[in-house]
Amino acid sequence: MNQKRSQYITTTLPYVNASPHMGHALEFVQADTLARYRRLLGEEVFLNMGVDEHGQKVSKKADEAGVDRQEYVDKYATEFNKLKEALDLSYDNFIRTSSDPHKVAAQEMWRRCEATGDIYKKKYKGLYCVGCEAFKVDSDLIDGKCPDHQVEPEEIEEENYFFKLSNYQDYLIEYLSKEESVLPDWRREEALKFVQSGLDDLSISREKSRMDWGIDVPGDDGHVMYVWFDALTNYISTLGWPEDKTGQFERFWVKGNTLQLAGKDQVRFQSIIWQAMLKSAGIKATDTVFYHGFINSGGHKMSKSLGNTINPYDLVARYGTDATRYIMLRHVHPTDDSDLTWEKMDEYYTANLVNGLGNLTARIMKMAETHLDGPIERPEVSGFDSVYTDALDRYDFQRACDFVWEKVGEMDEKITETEPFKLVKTDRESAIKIIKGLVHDLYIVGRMLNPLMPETNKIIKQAVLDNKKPDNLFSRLES
RNA sequence: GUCGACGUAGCUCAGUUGGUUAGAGCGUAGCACUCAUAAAGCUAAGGUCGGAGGAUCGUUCCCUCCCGUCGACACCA
Repeated sequence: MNQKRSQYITTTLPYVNASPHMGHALEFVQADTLARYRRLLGEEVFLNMGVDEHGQKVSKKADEAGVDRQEYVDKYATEFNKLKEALDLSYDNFIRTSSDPHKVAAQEMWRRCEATGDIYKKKYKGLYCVGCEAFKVDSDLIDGKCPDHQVEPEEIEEENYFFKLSNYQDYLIEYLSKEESVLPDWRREEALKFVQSGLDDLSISREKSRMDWGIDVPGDDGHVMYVWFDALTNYISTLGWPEDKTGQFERFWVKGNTLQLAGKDQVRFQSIIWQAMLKSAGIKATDTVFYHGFINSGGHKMSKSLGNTINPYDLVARYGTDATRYIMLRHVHPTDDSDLTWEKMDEYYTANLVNGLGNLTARIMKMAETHLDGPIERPEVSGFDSVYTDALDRYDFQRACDFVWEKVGEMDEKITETEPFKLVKTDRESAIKIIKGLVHDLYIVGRMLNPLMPETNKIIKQAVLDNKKPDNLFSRLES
């Protein structure tokens, strides 16, 4: 029996205390592209996205706004879910940490680690800022004061549960020594160095008297889980773990290849804490965590005070869904920080999409519609150029796009060189042959766009099959 | 502070296991064409490869120092 390879892909759950930003959009588009690519290769794929909804910041904001916490997170979940349409995301499940099945899973995760002997209770002394209603660490403070409230936090003591992260130093060194465990490689080396320098145990609960918007600690209704057990467990709860009625956990997590995408600030959480939790619970480690960079604008971090924020919905409104995906994939570095401004994005859009791909499609299909008797035979193609697949296998979205646009350039050159629109008047047969070749090549280009720009992929392939020039793929920007 | 990475055309970047004229895309200028979304094609201008020293027959690519930018150094989702 020929078993299909199973590929699990997940993004990191955004915390719902703010609207979706470019970093989320980048991660979602990367994940979706990889999922579509794997499906295209005939693999069975599960793509997970969702939202992290518990914790201090959310409960505080909801309380301040005077709304019910669940209502508050419902609103944000809806907003994040809207990205599905805006960015044409093909996820298989949208997991919410406030959902009942997820809560059950988080509690089971806790019980498993407890059974292993990795969870214990200990008095925790911490600096507590009353204004923030939160514990602070030294690095949060400026001159010993809370920067937000200008007061010195008081030292208070509460009992917390702890996770024996320190038990997993050797294991994590072994895990992080595997080449594919963390990408890019230099982040893996940083993580390795960090683990080698020693690990402290981790506070994993909060007393309900201070914070109760979370999942109950099993067997102790005085505490809720802190973010680790709550949020990280989503990666498997989304697959139906622990009951696994559908067998998806077994198929995708246990037997499949697992890939997580995350921002560069997530290394400690995804590649260290989460991996130790999995080990403690007796569950397979994540095969690969891929970390992307951040997007800046005009040389600065995006911030409201600088007025340089760009949000994903604005991009979609100006350029459309596929063009937004294109910008994310080709003009944002897969792993390093990148800089985007409206000026640059307008340039990318006009040069490569309007004048490039869009115009090429128009000129070829116009000739085909005018001069061919009917559609060309559906191209018999199997497989992809290795430059393209190698690039996507390496998560090098830029290189994959470069390859497609090299083809676009070659076709434009070929039209100028062979002039089929002129040749058709003197040597119709040769001209038709050239046009058919161009239409065929256009189909190949369209096919490669499948994971990158799914809608454009469909339009181009359909135009070829109908032998009909489609409406302009990308409309010119009003200037 | 410690450790690490990076600094190449106006912009974004690629590259060289050291060897005659350093590459791409975009942008700019000129030429020319008309199938196409006043698009595409051709040509050109533009770089002391961050700075200074060193090793070498010779380096943008090796070594040292300096300047600049960035990242890691745990409870930031």
